[in-house]
Amino acid sequence: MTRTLASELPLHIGETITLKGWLHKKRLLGGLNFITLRDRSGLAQTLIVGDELEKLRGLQIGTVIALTGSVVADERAPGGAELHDVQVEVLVPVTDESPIEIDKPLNHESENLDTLFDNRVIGLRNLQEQTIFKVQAKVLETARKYFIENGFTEMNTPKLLAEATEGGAEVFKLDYFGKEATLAQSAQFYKQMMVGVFERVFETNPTYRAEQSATTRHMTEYITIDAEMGFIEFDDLLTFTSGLINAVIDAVWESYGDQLKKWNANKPVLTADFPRIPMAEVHALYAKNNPDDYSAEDDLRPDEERWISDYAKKNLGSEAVFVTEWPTSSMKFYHRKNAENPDLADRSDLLFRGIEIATVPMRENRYDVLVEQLKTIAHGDPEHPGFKYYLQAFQYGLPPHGGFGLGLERLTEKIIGLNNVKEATLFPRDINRLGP
RNA sequence: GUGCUCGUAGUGAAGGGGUUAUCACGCCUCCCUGUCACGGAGGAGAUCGCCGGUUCAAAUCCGGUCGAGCACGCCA
Repeated sequence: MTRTLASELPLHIGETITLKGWLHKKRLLGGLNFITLRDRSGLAQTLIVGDELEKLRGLQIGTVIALTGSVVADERAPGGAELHDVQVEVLVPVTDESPIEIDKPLNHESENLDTLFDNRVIGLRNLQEQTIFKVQAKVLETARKYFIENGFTEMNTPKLLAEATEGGAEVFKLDYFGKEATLAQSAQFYKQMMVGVFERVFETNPTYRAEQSATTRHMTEYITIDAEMGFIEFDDLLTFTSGLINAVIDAVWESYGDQLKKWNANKPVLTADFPRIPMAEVHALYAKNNPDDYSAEDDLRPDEERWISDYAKKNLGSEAVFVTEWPTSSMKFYHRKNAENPDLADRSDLLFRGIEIATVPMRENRYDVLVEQLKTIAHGDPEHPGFKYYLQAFQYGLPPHGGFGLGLERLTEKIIGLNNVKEATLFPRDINRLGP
């Protein structure tokens, strides 16, 4: 007999069908016994009596079963339909007790995340937990659609590199047949090079950072939605990025609005084009309303990021905000200085619900200027193999371009309202965790 | 990396010098025909992270060690 999915029960009233899935919950009332089956579509309630129930004696949650019976409409059943006169077939018996309970809300207190991650494969069988990664998949699906509709080509760039050249973050080093290789800390150089080929490119791949960061927002491996587009200027780039986030949020709430309610997640309030606040103004606003003043710093403090996000939500009607006009003192060699004010770079950070989810800068596309910045800012050698092929793209024609790297897990975390980026990661990697 | 906090049945917690180490969920047995965090009765399950010290006596106090969490630092 062909298989019917749990969610399809109401479509088969009066028919005899077979469900296949996992034993999710037993509720034994004596003469009346409810067995809940879980499959990829959700849960189905079934009524089992007598010898058929005995087949499940001693078997634990997770047992793989096939249940054949007749579908009966009953408004007392979740979803309005349930399976009666059920015959049980045990496909894979499970006798070991589950290390954590999966039919109740899981404990997401920060002290208990370790248990959650150690038992990830079991815990994710909880439907509410699955929502996190259903949402994440929808974010990727929507972003991909948005890119393709806007003329982007999807690409995949290497994560095994000869050596670190970009500077900044610490990189992982590994043995590569006797030579030293590194893991890519970003797709930065490759996506810029590919602007010269496809004009608009994106990828959604892992990136690696060997930083000793023990925070709620850092991991050693994470996914970036990386995009780069040619023939664009700064304002249009920020508008494009605003459109992407809006499209993602709309799609997620359309598909998973009901499930997100169980997480007490509210749909973010966003403007079509996110507000932009210069960094100096962020520092000034923060200093005016808080005891501390960080105006002398060329970056934002985590507390400033939280505060200005809150400010933008209350005063500017948007839970996403761009912080613009970054001082050149902290710029990368491939960033572009502002044409009118050489002390500022054409760069912004996108803050969403208190955290930086993306860096959105323009790149320096003039070959001569780039080579000069490489020498003075990064102290790099243009003839070095790590820069040579990168510079080649500019030498043979690269238009003005800009793009962004957007942290997929951070975005997912803030959509759902989690408190730690690792909760939005299937199998998180940090300075202490390499498994499962 | 620095600082602070925390490690007690499978899970989550209480207990802070002498207890048979407490509770909830889960698990096992029994009762229960509309449960949906079902309900009721009973039961099993813990060398209190590890090593050492203090003490007549340590889960409890002290030192070390390992592990975890948070904040900060670092961070396209």
